[in-house]
Amino acid sequence: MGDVTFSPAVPTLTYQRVVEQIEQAILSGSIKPGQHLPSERDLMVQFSVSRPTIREALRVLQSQGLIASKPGGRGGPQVQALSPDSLGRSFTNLARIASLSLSELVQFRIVLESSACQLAAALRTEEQLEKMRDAVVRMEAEAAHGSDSFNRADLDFHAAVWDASHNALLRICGEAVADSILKLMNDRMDRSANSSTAMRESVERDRAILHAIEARDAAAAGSIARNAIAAYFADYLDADGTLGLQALTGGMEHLPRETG
Amino acid sequence: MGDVTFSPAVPTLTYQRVVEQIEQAILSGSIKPGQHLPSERDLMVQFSVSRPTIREALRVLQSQGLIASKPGGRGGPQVQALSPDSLGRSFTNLARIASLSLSELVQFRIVLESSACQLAAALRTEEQLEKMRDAVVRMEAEAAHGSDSFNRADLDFHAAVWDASHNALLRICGEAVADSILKLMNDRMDRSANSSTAMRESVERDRAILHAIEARDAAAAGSIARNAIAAYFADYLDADGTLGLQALTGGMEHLPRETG
DNA sequence: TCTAGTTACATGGTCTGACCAGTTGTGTGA
DNA sequence: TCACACAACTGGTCAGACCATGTAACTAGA
Repeated sequence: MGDVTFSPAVPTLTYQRVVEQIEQAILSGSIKPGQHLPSERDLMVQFSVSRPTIREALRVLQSQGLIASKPGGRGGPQVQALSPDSLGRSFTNLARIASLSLSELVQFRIVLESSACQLAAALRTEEQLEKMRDAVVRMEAEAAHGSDSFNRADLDFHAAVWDASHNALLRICGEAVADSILKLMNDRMDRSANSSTAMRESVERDRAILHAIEARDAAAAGSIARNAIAAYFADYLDADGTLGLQALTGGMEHLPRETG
Repeated sequence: MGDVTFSPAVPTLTYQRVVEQIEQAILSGSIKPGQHLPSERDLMVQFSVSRPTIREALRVLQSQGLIASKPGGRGGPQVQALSPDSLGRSFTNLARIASLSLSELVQFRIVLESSACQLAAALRTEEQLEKMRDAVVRMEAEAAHGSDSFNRADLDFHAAVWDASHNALLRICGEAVADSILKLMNDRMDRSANSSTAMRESVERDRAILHAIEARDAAAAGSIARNAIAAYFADYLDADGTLGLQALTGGMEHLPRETG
């Protein structure tokens, strides 16, 4: 017998073919972010299908974050710039539907964020370092004022660290999972208010990470971030989480070994 | 002035409201995977909207992997069991549209997979260990035969490791990014054939990881996995990738320091 | 009685045509 | 020159219809 294999002859849905063609055009770079696709009425003649079919295809692409539509004169479907939104939604959906434990999410975040700190220690530029310093200073200054501007400074610091890791994927996933954790905690209604002591601890933690990154001490940066997140979310880590935490450390330093 | 704040009165799209309600019902667990939603014609009276609107909403949910529709008598929209497909698609889309370098993907995979090995070393059960042993034995046996069954055994080994890490999110993301890397390599047409030497190296690597996990030596397991992946994809790692690799190691062992 | 074939119905997939509500560009008025 | 109104788009929604398909019930034959 020959080597030919047949692929299943699945009846291919019309709207799906439209999705594939447009997807291909976007992903291959034929149409760049910001550019407009033809209007629905134009697409419907180009594809020789009806408008509902076109619209269903556009909805799919839209839910994947590839395009967005605006009405009006110069409106129409527009290719979107990259946005990690759909990845974030996927994470959150996964977390909820797969009943991922909050512990798993926190553990995952520990892995990502400590890795980012390690990478940042090795790859940071002076400019990125400056941004971190600036953010830490602002955190100290704002700690007395509202939690709003304080949080913004905190986020800026983290953004600078992600930036310095020189790995966009790490950053996107890290932010998505952090977002997901926040959402799930909100669902549980146990939003921890930003007490002034919590703010002080945050500043301390970030400053320690900053110093480690400044000193290019990857091991320390990773370890500090790991322990800081673990401590912050200690209430949400289950037995596997705390146990696994010890495994994730290089194997040496200041790790509370509360699990007997 | 009071503390009241107003949220922007964005015109809320009809189909979006339908999506939200159904999404809520699924994510909250009111409708469990496998159960059927009402038919499109039923939904259209329940929501008091037209059928195209219902269909657009269902398309969105479908593209998120939450539901699937089948025609026929007992067909209709059915809530899907969890599948990491949409996450995988998001990864691949992200990688292509954000022009993530293959280097970043590989680095990300190194982070995830080595962490999984570390966790597995700490949390593995005897049963999971047995699966790994079995997979390694099968890899040795199949190495002479086709690459097909060999690859399957290899995948089984990895699956066992992910399993032993006791973190489903880690597993899902790891597999998604591995998949993404394969797709992108295919795009570049440089699919590396499974030479017999490559197979032997894979067996060696997996056996080394297995032994480390057996010995509950988390540091070694992580380090071996890290270096193995780095070596395998060495051609795809750029300067940042190789440099960052050193930072990711605990800081001690057998790491080729080729970057001056 | 049991099985095989047929029929009927409900389902999703698609199409046609229409109307509404915004946005934008343009032209006309002051 | 500027402000306003109008016309021409856009997407969003609706109504009703037809088709192909898959399930289930029913019926005719064994």
